Formats: sequence, C-alpha cells, structure tokens
Amino acid sequence: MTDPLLQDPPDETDEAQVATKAAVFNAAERLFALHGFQNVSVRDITAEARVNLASVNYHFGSKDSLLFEIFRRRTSELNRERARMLHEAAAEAGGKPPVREILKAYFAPPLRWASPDNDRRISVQFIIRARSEGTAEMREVLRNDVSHLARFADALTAARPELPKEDVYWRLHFILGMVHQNRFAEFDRLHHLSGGITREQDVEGLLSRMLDFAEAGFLA
Amino acid sequence: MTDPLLQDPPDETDEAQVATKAAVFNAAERLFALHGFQNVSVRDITAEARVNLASVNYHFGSKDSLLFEIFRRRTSELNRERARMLHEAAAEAGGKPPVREILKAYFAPPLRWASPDNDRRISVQFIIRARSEGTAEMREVLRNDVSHLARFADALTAARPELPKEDVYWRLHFILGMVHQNRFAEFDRLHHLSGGITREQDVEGLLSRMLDFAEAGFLA
DNA sequence: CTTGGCGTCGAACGGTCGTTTGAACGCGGA
DNA sequence: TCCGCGTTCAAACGACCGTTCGACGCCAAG
Repeated sequence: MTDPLLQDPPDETDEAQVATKAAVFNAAERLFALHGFQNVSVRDITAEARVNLASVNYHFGSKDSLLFEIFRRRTSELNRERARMLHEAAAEAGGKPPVREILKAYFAPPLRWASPDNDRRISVQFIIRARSEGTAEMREVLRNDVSHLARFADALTAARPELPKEDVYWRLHFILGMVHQNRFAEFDRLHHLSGGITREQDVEGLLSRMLDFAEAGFLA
Repeated sequence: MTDPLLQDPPDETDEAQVATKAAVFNAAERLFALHGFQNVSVRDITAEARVNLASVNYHFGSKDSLLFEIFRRRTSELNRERARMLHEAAAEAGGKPPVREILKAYFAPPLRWASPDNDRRISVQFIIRARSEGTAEMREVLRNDVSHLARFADALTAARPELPKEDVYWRLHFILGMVHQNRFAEFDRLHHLSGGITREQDVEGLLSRMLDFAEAGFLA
C-alpha cells in the first residue's frame, strides 16, 4: 500500500522561521475567501497581516503565485482527507465499500471543515471561490486532477457492477455538482423560501440529508 | 389567470431607435459571459461594439448598471419561460403535474438555451457567471426572488403531500444546485475522467439523465 | 435661418492597482 | 568589530481603470 495520496507531503515551506510569510498566507486566504480574489488588493492583504506592502512579491513572487500556492495546498489537504476516508471505508468493508460510504468519503471532509466551530471553515470557502473565480491555471489543475476522482469512480463501479460505466460517470458528475455548489449564500435563499422551516442543521444532519439524496439519485 | 410572471413585460427600451445602446448591451453580455465581469473593461466593451468609450456611461449610467440591466432582463426571461412550462404542465395534468414534469419545467429552459445552435447560449453563460461573480446587489435579487421558486415548491408539495415540507425544501435546494453548477467547463473534467466514454450528448438526452437523477433523489 | 436638445466624439482626470527600487535593518559568523 | 546576507521598509513607477468634460454634428421645431 504505497499510495501517494495517503502520505503526508514534506513541509514545503518552513513557516516557523518566516512568520511574515505565514501571516501573508493566512491573511490572503481569509480575505480571498470572504471578498473574492479580484476584490482584494495586495495592500489589503499586507494591511490585514500587518506587514510591509512588498512582502507579497518578496515571499511569493506575485499576487497570482500567492493565490495559486494557497489553492494548491488546500486542495491537496482536502483530497488527501477524502482519500483517507475512502481508504478506511474500504478497509472496514473488506475491499468493497457500499455506495453510501463512498459518497460519504467525498462529502464529509468539506462539510465538516465548514462547520462553524472549525478553523478550516475559511479554507473551504476559499476553495469554493477558487473553483469559480480562479485563474485559468487553477481551473486547469482542477480539470486535470482526475487521479483522486478516479478512485471514487472505480469504487462506485465496484459497488454497482451492473450499472453501465457511462451512467456511473454521469451520476458521479451530478453528485460532484451537489457538493461543489454548496456556497453558504445559497442557504439564505433556502431559509427565506421555506419561511424558516428549514432550521439551522448540525453538520451530520446536513450530511445525512445530502447522502439520502445523492444515494437515491445514483441508484435511480 | 392574471399571473404577472406569465405576461410579457412592455419593452423597456426602444432599441430600434438607439442602435448604439443595443450594440453595447450585446457586446457586454458576450464579453462578460466569456471572460467574467471583472476581466472586461468598459474599453473592451466599446471596442467590441465599435462605439465610443463614453457610450456605456451615457446610455447605462455606469458599468455596474449595465451589468445589472443585462442580468435583470435575462433572468426575467428565463424565469418567465420556466413559469410558462410549469403552467402548461399543470394544464395538461389537470392541476397536479407529476414530479418529473415539475422538475423538467425548471431544468429544460436553461439547458435548451445552452444548446450549441441556440443563440441564447451566451445568455445562459452570462447568468451562470452572474450567479457567482455578480455584485452584492445582484446576488440579493437572486436570494429575494423567491416568488418564482415558491411555485415550484408548492407544486412539489402538492405532488407528494405525504413528504414533510422540510424535506421538500431541502431536496429542492439540492436540485437547484444541480442545475446551477452546470458550468460548461465541468463537462471537460467529466469527459477527461471517463476517458471519453461519456460522449457528447444531445440536449434532450442530458435533460433525461438529469431528470432521472433528480427525480430519484427527490423521492428518496 | 435660428435654436435647442440629443447622441457622439476625442481627450483628459483622479484614483487604484501590482510591482519594483534602493536604502536601512538585524543578526550570526569571521 | 566588521562583513555579508536575508529580510523589511518607505516611496515611487507605470499601467490601467471607470468616469467626466466640453466641443461638435445633426435634425426637427419655432
């Protein structure tokens, strides 16, 4: 079991020695997640991080490179967590995890990170923003980073071998859309529409609802 | 039946007499849809439309107002088409259309507009972009424009009265996500992932696949 | 023919942006 | 004590942005 996605990568930057770089990184992630990439200037970032204006270009080369580095690290962490959960589900089920567990491995990490008390909440918002507002370079990474998706496609195929592969891929496509569109702003509309019936849910309750829907859709 | 959403609104601007305004409108919609709002300057628009730089501010007041006017007209047209299809489905079914027909009334208009030979393809791309990159003002309109969504929620409740209203709203929420995330860029990833198994589909085939998934999810 | 309003035009304004510059600083090693 | 290097600093550069301005042509009404 020498799975590259399951191993922690070596620390790429030694932030303990460069507090400024870490401060810029965190401030940039926070501001990008809250206001969008184009609406945050280098001056905003350095002001939030309480560092000099030139720090961004000194430590990261350019504003674009800074964004890309945040994006690369966060998506890598997220996909590694998903791979870990899928791996565990396979171990528990003796090789062939059920559909619901496969989907859970994909849904749960970003949902749990996004829970109000989790400090990774900002990272999830950042990734969601990057998906729609990101550079062409970043979107290309997302499109080509198919290796970790292939695991889920394979697992789903194994769980329902009678389903044509074409259907597996299309329904996986729809499922990906469900989780990727989960911008927090959309919940406001839901609550507004229902007149308050849909009360704030805990993460596990929301996860359960999503899994009910996605599982039924996949097995249609 | 005096339904305001079913009536065509009067022409708000007499474009026949002001060719410049129409040229700016169309050029802006095209460029915004292709490159995003923030990446298109007023100079780009006026160059594409072959009009003077000051035309945007003269005819629309500001760049923001121009975007907002395009957005308001296109979403209005789209929602009117959806309301029309829901109305027809209700008429055919004698008041209570089945779940699949309700969902079809929501899915079909943007999908058909987005087909390669349809000249409204650009408008759909524009709306999709506006949903994620739009001004706070525009996102507020989307969030508060719940009246047309309430029709679909009511129709779904009537089609499945045994389902708790809370579930209706949550599942409608997931269904909305399915169609809203349908950026065209995502299809590339699907085709890449499947190794080409998922061949290009005609619009009706894709619509049918989406309805299979959404219907099963809703009835879970 | 004159007048006035409307649309268009080239030009410019004020501001913000990402990035660069060169000097100053702090600190471990010669 | 002095040097060298990595880092931080204030300041400025050049480009691009949305918007505004005043002049001009045009055509219909007086």
